[in-house]
Amino acid sequence: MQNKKITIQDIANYTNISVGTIDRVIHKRGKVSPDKRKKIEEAIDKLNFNPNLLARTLALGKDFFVCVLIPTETYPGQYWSLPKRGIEDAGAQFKDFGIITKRYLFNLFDESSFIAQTNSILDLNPDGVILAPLFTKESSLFVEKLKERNIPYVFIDSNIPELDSLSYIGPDVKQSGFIAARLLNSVIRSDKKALILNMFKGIENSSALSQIEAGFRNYYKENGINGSNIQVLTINSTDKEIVFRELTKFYIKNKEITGVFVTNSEAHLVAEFHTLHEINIRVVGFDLVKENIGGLKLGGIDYVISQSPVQQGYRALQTLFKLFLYKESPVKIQYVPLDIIIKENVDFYIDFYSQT
Amino acid sequence: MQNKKITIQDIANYTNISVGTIDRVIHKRGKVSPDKRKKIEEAIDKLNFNPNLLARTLALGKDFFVCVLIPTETYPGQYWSLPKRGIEDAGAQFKDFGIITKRYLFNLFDESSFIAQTNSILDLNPDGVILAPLFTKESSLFVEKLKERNIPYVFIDSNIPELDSLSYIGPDVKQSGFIAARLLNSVIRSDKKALILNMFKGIENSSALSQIEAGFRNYYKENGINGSNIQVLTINSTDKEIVFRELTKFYIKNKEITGVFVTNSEAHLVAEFHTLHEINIRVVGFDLVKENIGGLKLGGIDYVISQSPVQQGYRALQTLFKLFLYKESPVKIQYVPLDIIIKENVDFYIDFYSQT
DNA sequence: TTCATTCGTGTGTGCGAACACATATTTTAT
DNA sequence: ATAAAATATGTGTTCGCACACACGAATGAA
Repeated sequence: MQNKKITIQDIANYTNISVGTIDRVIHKRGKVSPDKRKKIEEAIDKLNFNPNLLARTLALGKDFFVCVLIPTETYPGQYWSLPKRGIEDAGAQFKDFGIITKRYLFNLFDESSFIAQTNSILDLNPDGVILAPLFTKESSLFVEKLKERNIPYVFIDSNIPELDSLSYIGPDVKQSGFIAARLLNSVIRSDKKALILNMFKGIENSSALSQIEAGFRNYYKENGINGSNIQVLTINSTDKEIVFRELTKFYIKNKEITGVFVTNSEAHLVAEFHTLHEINIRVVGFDLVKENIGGLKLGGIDYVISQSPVQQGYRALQTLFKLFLYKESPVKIQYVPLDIIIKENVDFYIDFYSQT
Repeated sequence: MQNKKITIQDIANYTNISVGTIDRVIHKRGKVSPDKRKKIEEAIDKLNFNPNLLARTLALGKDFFVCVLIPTETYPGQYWSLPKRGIEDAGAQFKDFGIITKRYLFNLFDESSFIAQTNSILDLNPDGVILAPLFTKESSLFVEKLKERNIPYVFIDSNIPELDSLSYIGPDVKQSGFIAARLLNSVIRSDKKALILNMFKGIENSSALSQIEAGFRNYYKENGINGSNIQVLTINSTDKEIVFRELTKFYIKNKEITGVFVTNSEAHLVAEFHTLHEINIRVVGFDLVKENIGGLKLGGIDYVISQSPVQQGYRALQTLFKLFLYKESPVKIQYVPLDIIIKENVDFYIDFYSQT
């Protein structure tokens, strides 16, 4: 493995060219004669020189401000505490390198809070932004201004391809629907009825939902299962009482449902409903939130699909870090693993990522 | 947010004492008069001074040698390339901090190669060791010497609790068997016969195998399934021809098998056998090696359980890094996630961890 | 009292890279 | 041909810290 560390001085000695000139080719700063440039580039390549990040950071003395725009967690153990943790982990690791992060939280059900925060961010004029572009129109406006100022931004959790972020780090939502269908069909007979249950209040970006549903249906198509076995119910709330009422209503009319796919992180609500009424319907849901962990353990939820939330946050900040300090451009799309969580492996996911 | 970073010089200005003396109290080096010491300590406290880790590392110029003792990749397939990658990733990230890693590869089927490498490592007298303690007795001897010299060592992949490593980073093997049973029973009827298939040549640590089997049986017990549905076959080779022959022999005598759990990373062999002979038997196996990925995609393997191999390597080196530079002691056991891999999510695992 | 220790303290150099500035070399204009 | 402009390259300082070294003052032994 790599033993000696090569420094600029080593390159200078090797090529008989001063460190200043070498610095110029590294940073593409100033003019350098073609032959020297070539010689230097070859030497860098041959000796496998990589600038010492510590020295670079120290000499630069520059701070990089990164603003993080994500939803508030209405209560702890909520979904968004996980990407947040990933960002914090990365932040701790990179803080000596001058990376300073600042969180801007918005209300998931209130675009105006989102807009307000984007304005605060623009006031600070940071070096980079991490955001969950959950409001399409507002995100578009925001991003436009970032672009004007040449501020790089990465999307997490959900993507808007047209907005051309530096990178998207999050799930392949369509595939997540596909997997949900596969998992659900492994616990119900595929000639039985399945329910896709959407719950939301306010105006979340519904394109994700339709993508998920498309993926789900796709599984049926590809496996020659009758798509009319799929029913869809949309409840305009996540309030327990309302959800229970709507579910009751629905189940009375549709007694033949044997499995439910809950398209948000509230699968535990459905599980609770089933348990309460001693209904034997299988459940597949999303996200490793506290209540779903409970649901898995109690058996009311069969599968949870988790989209590597902690890594999303970590990777997002890491992506900016690499851009700032190495000028390394990331790939445009970084799909995260879609973890299949069951009662038997859930603890490992919790524990492993909570030890920093 | 923290505004200004306080430096030693700031303390010097504030107290009207030279940086040399301040350095002395920070490092408890040399003599300092009580009144100055007090003044300095107060200033450090008041201004909340924290030494800049980058500058410190740079100035110290100290290297930390870490030896990595893992099997060569010749067999089983590519598995060990994954932990290796994790270590390399971490190595790249920490190299500027003076972490220097060196690999020592041993032959999985030859203890003497293991012993030889442990001797080389002892010759180098490193600051830390990462090892896969696959040979119990030899590892014990090695570790004893490390202990004498106060060299910290972390285990990956497989644990020997008695040997009291700094930390173990790897799977909960028993639980992995349990999960395998659950997954297999989700694709076969649990009143049907299942086969646990062990394959190995040479002297791998068989305690892992028996743990896995115990976990598998445990699932049956806990779920009230008749344990006599489980059969066990052990083949003393991973050679395709021999495996095929033994499988043929076994299947002829045991026609009622509907599912196989392969306890090493050679599930693809079994899948291939089934395909070749057009046998409809479901397969669950371990490890995301190339051939198993193929097996998943072709459908011959239903589930693969992957034990976060890349993270194992990464976390192992990270653990030593934190010990060296922050004097931070890790938790004794760091179980990694047991990922459930299916055809539909396999690509995400491959891609996400190959982009460094 | 004198010289040698010991103690207490300040100064200077180096770690590797970035950047400003100074200097050398070539090109262009007159 | 020569000055001016443009280009190419080298030098020196800085970042924050660790550590070696220098040097004066206090202490002790003779």
